[in-house]
Formats: sequence, structure tokens, C-alpha cells
Amino acid sequence: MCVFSHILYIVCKEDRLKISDRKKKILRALIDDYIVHCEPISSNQIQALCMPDVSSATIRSELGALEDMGYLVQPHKSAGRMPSTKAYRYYVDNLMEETEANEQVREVSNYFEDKFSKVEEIIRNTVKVISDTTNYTSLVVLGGSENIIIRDIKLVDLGDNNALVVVITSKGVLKDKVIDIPKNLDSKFFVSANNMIVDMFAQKSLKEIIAAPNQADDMLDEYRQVFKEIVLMLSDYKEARDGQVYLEGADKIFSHKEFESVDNVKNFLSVINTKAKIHQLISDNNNVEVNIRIGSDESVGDNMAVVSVRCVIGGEEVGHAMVIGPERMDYKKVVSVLGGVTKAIEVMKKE
Amino acid sequence: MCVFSHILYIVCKEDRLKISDRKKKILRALIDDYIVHCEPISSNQIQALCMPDVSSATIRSELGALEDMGYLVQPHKSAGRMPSTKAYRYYVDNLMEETEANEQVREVSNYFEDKFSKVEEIIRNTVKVISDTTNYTSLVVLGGSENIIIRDIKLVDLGDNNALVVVITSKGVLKDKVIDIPKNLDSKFFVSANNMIVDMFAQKSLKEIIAAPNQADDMLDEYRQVFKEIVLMLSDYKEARDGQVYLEGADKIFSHKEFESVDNVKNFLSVINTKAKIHQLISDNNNVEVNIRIGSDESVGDNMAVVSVRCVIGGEEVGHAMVIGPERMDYKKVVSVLGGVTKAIEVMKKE
DNA sequence: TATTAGCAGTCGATACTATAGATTGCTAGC
DNA sequence: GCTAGCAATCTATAGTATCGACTGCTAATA
Repeated sequence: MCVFSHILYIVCKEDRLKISDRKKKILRALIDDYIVHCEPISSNQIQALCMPDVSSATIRSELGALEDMGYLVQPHKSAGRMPSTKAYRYYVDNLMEETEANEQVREVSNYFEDKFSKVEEIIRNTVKVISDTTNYTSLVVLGGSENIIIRDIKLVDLGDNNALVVVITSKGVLKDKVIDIPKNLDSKFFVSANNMIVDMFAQKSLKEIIAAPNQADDMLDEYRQVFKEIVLMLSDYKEARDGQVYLEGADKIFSHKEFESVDNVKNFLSVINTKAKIHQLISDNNNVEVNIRIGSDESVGDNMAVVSVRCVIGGEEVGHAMVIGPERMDYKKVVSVLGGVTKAIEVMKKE
Repeated sequence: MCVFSHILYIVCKEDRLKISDRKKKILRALIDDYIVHCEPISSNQIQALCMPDVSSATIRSELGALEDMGYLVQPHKSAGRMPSTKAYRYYVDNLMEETEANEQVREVSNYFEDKFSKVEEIIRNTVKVISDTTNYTSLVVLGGSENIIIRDIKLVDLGDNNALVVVITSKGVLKDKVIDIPKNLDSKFFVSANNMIVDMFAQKSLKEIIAAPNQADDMLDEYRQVFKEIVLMLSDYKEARDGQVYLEGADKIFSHKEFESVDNVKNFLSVINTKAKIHQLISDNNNVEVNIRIGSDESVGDNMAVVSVRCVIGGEEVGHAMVIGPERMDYKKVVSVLGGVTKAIEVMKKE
């Protein structure tokens, strides 16, 4: 007897803590509702939302089980339930119905009617569109500069020991800088120097160029100086470009209830104003298309979540676009907007 | 009797509402203290701070007069007094002892050890230095592009119907853009086109160039197209550059007590995130070196103040630097830091 | 065995009261 | 003109009581 009841108990308990279809249905309804209203949800509300055929008592016991499993929390004992970070994670991984992105793509494409000539302008527009459409704060972090390929490079004499370096890259991005050159050089120098730098730099990626800085060792002094200045300039450029952050809609955060507390706002602002923290948010994203990070376990702040996607323009990665907001984020919408926008800009340069 | 007492009454009243030296002393002490502690100040505190020789009752009556004159407010009847916007205005105009800026200049100069080659880098550094040193949010708004003078301009053939326009301006700022050019042009075209554009643009200001767009009417087609593209590019550049905003230290706002209320933070963020509002803040500054705007009467938000200065690099105006914070701002410090920083960068290009 | 109705228990939110402490404004007297 | 003294005012805090929203448990039911 004793033995049997013990076994029975274990069976019951394992069953109780198994995430059945009904539990999934409850969890999904609860999170969907919480995302909209930001208030704890009671068993009665669940019943009204999606289970008119069972009583609230039944739902209560399911809620109790879900709480034991770590998916739900109660702000206090006589309150309804709210999703835990673990619940959002489960929702995002298993319950969220992906909205068909086509609609978003169509809507979003209207914003991009113009043909932009510069990556920077596309990015600025992208950030704004994402923020406006989702109603969350949006960021784009540039990256992937090491794969930029130099198409052409020219040295233009400006007189006064100055020369202008013009670089045309695979992104259509032009970087220019004035460098010092040795005194009293004739025009023949510029012709041969131009030939030299085209030979040395054209069709190479920034990565290759910066990785091999000693190629100039056996050159004549004047040429070596020019060469070194250009390598330095390119590596400065890479430094400055990688990690550049475009931000839009910081004040959107106030339209969400959890940010009525100053502490949360403080936390939020400290994240979006600290480049190091932003970079951390995309640190391990290299191989995923869409990455969702929720809560402080995943290097986002408490009560916060970040959805990020790789950002490709004309076939080449330019960085990551991301949306940052409360844990209670409308993940469906955000994912589909980010998907739509990235699709829209992906083809831009090909037109 | 009746007549006399009436006259006496008027005299008394007028005296009472005259801002005597003692009132000034009280007002200054009160504001200085409030700037630090952000709490209403009582008659006893004033006595302890700066007037041990008169009783608190006397100070009370002075405080009452200052309140009637509109310089002080009480959060409620049994509380101490706080400065009104009018009081800050009076303080800034009449009471504030200017700190000797030399000290700040010296301190600040250390930040600028490097010789920067680009205005943008100087600006970025400036914004950061100001924010770090004052512990308020700092902005620089670019402006005055119409006075930029074009030193040199070149057209570089890139092949594929593209040419690169390189512009060297009086600010050391280089602006480049790829323009479309007519097909099948030989190298002779580039030589003559280069001569033409140097003749037409060099040594002129952006203002002049943009104001007279019809100079090309009697040119050959190829040249006219190039000319128009360049004018368009320069005017795009002016548009994009004027009004560009650099911002630093938005989260500094939280270190000030009045921004423990979310409403104030909201207001603050809506100002610094709205370019139109920022531009309004420097709209009538053209003829003043330092401009202080306090409170919503002067197009700053409620409870907020802005100190702005003209920003000159190498003898030419590049825009305005400003500090934005609570009304209860440490005006002395802010004014002297802004003064110091602008002095430090003023000479930069001349070195 | 799963479900349910019913009910006691828990807790937050709200309202009301009382009290202590800070500061003022007023007044009579110096 | 200044001051001491005092009543009046108002906030902040704590304590108390009550209401209502949920839950968790239990015994009955299909």
C-alpha cells in the first residue's frame, strides 16, 4: 500500500509538471494578454479568454503547476499570475505564431521609395522606420568592416605637403583623409605612387591589409611613408566604423507601463548610452538570423529584452539592427518588422 | 491723519518691495544653497548661512517680501522657500559671481592634447568634455555652414559614368560624393571640367554658390550637368550639416533630484530627442556669446534651463555648444566650463 | 481520475484618524 | 526697524479598519 501510493504520487507529480497542450494554451493566452495589458492575469480571465469549457478551479490548478515549473510568478499571494523570464523564452521558442512577414514588408517598403546612394542614409532611415513601426527604441550597430573590399584607391596632390587619399570600397562608402607626404615631390612621384597603392590595396579586404602591415619594409622611404599612412588611415577607419551606433526613439520607452518607474528608465538609458553594453548584445549573434535575448541572464538588463537581426545591404553584412524594450515585448510584431525591413534593404543596392 | 497714514503705507510698501542689498544677499545665499541641496530653505537656515546678526523673524519678513515680488515660492504654507524662475533669471543676470575661467581652461585643455584633423572629432570630444566636467547633458548643434568657403574642388574620373567630387573647405572638412556624368567622355573633358569648376566654385562661400544656381545656363550640356550636380550636392551637404546634433551624457540627468519624477525625465527626453526643439533653443543667439534660458517662458521645458555659447574653431563659427539641465543648475560652473572649452578649441586649427 | 463548486485565507489598495515636527505670519514690545 | 514668542498651517508618518480580488484546498461529482 505504502509502496503503491508512493509510486502513484510520483506519477501524478510528473504528469502535473509536464507541459501539456492545455498548459501551452494557457501560457500562450496569458502571455499574449500580458503583453498588451501589463497586468497580472487571474484564472477567471484565462477562462474568459480561451477556455469557456473548464472551470476556473481547473485552470487554477494548472496555473499552480505552471508556477511550480517556473513559468509564472505572482507579485503577491492574492494576485493573478505574470510570465517569468523563462516563460518569455518558452513563448519565443515554442508558442509564438510567426506573423506572415509579407504584410510588413509591403508596408515597410513604402518608406524606402527613394534610391539611396549611401549606406549611412539607408541605415538612418532603417532605424527610424523600425522604431516608428514597432513603437520601441531601435538601434543599428555597424560591423563587419573587415570584409569591406577596396575597389579603387587614389592619391591626389593638394600641395603644401598634403595629399588626399580617396578610397572606393565595395559598400560604395568613400573614406577620405588628408595625409602628410614628404616635401618637394614632383608629379612623377604621384603617378608611380598611385600605381603602387593600387597594386598593393585594390581588391583586398580591410582585414588582409591591416593584418599584414610589414609589406613596406623594402620600399623607398617616400613610398613607405605613404604606404604606412594609408594603412594607418584604413585601420583608423575600421575602428571608427565598427561599432558605430545609430539610435532612434529613445523616448518611446515611456509608452510602456513598466517604465513608469524611474529605476527602470535609468537602467534602460544606461544600456543604450553605453557602447560596451550595446556591443555585448550582439556579441554572439554571428551565426543566427534573429536573436532574442530576454532578461539579465542574457546580458540584457532586468525587465528588458532585445531582438536583433543581421543586417545585409546589397549582399554584404553591414551590422546588426535591434529593438530594445521591456521583457513584455510584442515579439511577434518586432520579429516580423525586423524581418520585413531587413528584406527591404537587402536588395537595395542591386536595383 | 488718515491721509498721512495712507502715504506712509505706500512708502512702506514701496520700500518693502525694493530689492535692497540685504534682499540680494538673502536671495544669493538661498539660491546657492538650493542649487546644491534642492530643498526648500527656511528663515533659520538663511540666518545660519549668512546673517547671524539679525533674527530669523527679520529674515522671515524679507522672505515674505521676496515672495510677494515673485522671486520665491513655497511648495506649501509651512515649508521653506525655493527660488522661482524669475529668481534664477535675476541670479544669472545680477548675483552670480563669475568664476575665473582660467582654471577651467587649464583643466579642460588637457583633454585636447591631440591635434585633431577634423572638425567632427573636435566636436565629439568637446561634447564629451563638457558633459563630463559639468555633470550635465551636453549638446553641440552645427551651424553656420553658409559661410564655409571652398578652397579647392576636384573632379576625379571613376569610370562607369561616375565621377568623384572632392571639395576642400575652409574648415578642413572634406565632402565627397559620386555623381553621374555623361557617357563616353575622354580625359580631355576632365581636364577642362576641372578647370571650369575651380573657376566657378573656388574661394566662394556655400551661401554664394547656392544663391546663384543659374550661372550654368549658357554652358555646354556636359558641363552644365556636372555643374548642376555639384551645386545640388553642396546644397544637400549644407542641409545635412546645418542642424546636426551631437549629444553626450543623456543619463547624467538622473543624478539630479528633480528628475526622480518620471514626468520630468519624459519632458527632458522629449526635448533632447526633438531636433526642432533643440534648434529653437539657439534660435536667437546669433549676437550673444553666452545665452541662458530658464524655464518654459524661454522655450525650454518647465523646470529646465539651457546655457548655450557660440562655438568657434580656428576663427570660424561652427555652431553652438549647450548644456541642458534642471533650472537649479550650477550656472557658475557651467558658464565657466563652456567658456573654458570654447576658448580651448578656438585656437585649435591655428596651431 | 479529472473536474468542479464552494469557501476560508491572504494580501494589496484605499480611506480615515491621530500625532509629531517644521516653518510661517502676526503681534506686542523693545 | 528689529525681535521674541506664539498660534496657525501643513506635511509626513504611522496605525487601523474595511473592501475586494485571487488563490488554494476540500469534498462532492461525473
